[in-house]
Amino acid sequence: MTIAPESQDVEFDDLRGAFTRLRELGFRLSSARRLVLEALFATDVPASAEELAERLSSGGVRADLASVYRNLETLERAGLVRHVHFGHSRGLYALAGGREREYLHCDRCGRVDAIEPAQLDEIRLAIRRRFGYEARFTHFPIVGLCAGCRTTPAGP
Amino acid sequence: MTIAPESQDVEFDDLRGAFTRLRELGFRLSSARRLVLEALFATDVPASAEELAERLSSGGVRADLASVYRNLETLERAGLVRHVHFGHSRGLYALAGGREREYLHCDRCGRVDAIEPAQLDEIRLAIRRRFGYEARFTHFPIVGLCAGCRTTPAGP
DNA sequence: ACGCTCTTGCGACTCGGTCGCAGTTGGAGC
DNA sequence: GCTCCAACTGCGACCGAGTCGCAAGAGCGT
Repeated sequence: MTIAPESQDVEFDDLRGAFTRLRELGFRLSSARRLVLEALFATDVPASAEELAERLSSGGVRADLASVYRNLETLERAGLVRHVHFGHSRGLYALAGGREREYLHCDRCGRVDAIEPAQLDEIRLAIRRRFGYEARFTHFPIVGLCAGCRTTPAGP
Repeated sequence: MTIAPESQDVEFDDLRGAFTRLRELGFRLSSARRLVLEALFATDVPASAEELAERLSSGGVRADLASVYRNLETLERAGLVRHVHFGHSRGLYALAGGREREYLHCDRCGRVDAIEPAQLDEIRLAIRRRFGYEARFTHFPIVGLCAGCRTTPAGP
């Protein structure tokens, strides 16, 4: 439940914002909720619900997986969190808002590249012009072969 | 087990090819396997394993879901079948080879557009040039808002 | 400090898909 | 066309990810 001192200021600010947002929508900032948010602030890498639950309970807090899922859903509805799917694996959760990223995923080696949405604007525009779709790769990434795998003989 | 007479010639030809392919890889053309293939030849719309199993058993054949899955996996390994994921829903299976399509999926209204791979070549090239990835949207589609949903007030 | 109501923990459940195993069957070899 | 064995099937148990119902607990407005 203790917050890493060196990042406390930043976290506090962000949590204040999160708190406000939640309250506006009639949600409460329960301690479990706060801890999930803190765990997400602490990393750039999207994490599974289970990893988050473990992170909480290794911090000495009871963390029920069902509650973590419910909280992630609530936070997602509040626009504070979003989740991504890489291939067939379970959903991975990350902070939304400001830090939003789109993803490229190599389905041979598993590599993931997180990119700034702006870098995809040209491609997004081409897709919109040709097919009418406004594409977003935040929730389901662009899937294919990364540069390394493209030029490699074809593994198992 | 009876094949619709009007399509018998076509199916027969295709199944012969499938048979050959399977035998080359040391697989057998069991009757369940043949029936799964026939069910897939009979439609253009990707179908779930469960739908395929129902289609078989409504044709009077015992069709175990586990076996259908195993057969789909085998046929996929033989390059005769592939599967697609639209959003969070279960996998949908279709014939591969020759008929390959890539997909656009609207995650608001659920709309799916199947397109010829060639139509995406320009976009694929742009992605490769910028990010090094050779993108494929056969297994995981391009996700976003279709033209209709883009210009609509934002539903529930 | 109270009390309304949101939230939690727990266990049971669902859904899509897989596995182990004993029994069946395709098809190569004779 | 019979034999035989690996490939295949049906069945039921199982798995992982996620959801639900309910009784107990905890925010937070007053």
